[in-house]
Amino acid sequence: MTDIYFPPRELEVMSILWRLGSATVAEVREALDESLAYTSVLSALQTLEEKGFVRHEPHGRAYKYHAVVGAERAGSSALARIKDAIFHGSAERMFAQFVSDRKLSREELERMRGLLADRLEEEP
Amino acid sequence: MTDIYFPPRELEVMSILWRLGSATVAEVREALDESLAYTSVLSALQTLEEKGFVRHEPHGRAYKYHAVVGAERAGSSALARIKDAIFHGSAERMFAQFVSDRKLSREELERMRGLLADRLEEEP
DNA sequence: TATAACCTACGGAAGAACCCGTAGATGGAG
DNA sequence: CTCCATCTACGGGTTCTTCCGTAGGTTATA
Repeated sequence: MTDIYFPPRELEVMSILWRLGSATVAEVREALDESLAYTSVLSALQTLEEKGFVRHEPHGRAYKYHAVVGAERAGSSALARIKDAIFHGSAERMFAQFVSDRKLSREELERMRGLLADRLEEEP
Repeated sequence: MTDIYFPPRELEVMSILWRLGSATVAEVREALDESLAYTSVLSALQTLEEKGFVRHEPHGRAYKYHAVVGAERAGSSALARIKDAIFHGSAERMFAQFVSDRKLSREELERMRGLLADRLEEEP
């Protein structure tokens, strides 16, 4: 329910943690697009931990960090924010923009159709 | 193409401009959730203008501000960022999260199905 | 004309975000 | 044991974001 929001760099770090499951500072640093100083990555992880989005436990000699907030929750929060702010609160409008993406393949579109059909089944 | 990004407050202001088409400082201020000082709203608009997202022209005694970047472009940029960072680049995964929203009505879902069908027609 | 109401420009304070260097601890190689 | 590599803690500098007060101009009104 609570609104989650990640500034650009922190989002990138969270993204890596979600993808890898857990990672050391060095691993996050490795996975980063731009090359940052080791301590910069450490700082990012520490502020994320301070905010309660990340935790760590010892792993060998180093710490292993992992997200404690799920990607799903962050995702639905972000989608809701975009829907409200950019698409006037209209899920339809947002969806229209979404499917207008030319890079979507026929296969993806068909699988999305399947998901939508399933979802409609559940709806009373 | 270029990546657009709005920090929270600026996004809220952009949202108002997109919704109203154009607005004076006073009107933006009025439309804001929290009540800010007049000059705070002015500042936000000025930095947005500095970044090139907004322009103004005289309107009566005051300035009228309007967005020069479309909501669609901001939307697709935001959706792309979320897709990459949170859903591992998977449009499908993002879509699944999107339609899992319990607040979607049957009508909305059906219209989305229609949009998707249209989109599939275009696809070769 | 004087006054009040409104507007913008400007500057700056305070906090958040971002980045990194140094210090100090620890483990492994020689 | 000594040296080097690796890791964290800490602190600080820089920029961005957010917020607002003051100054000064213009318009309506008494």
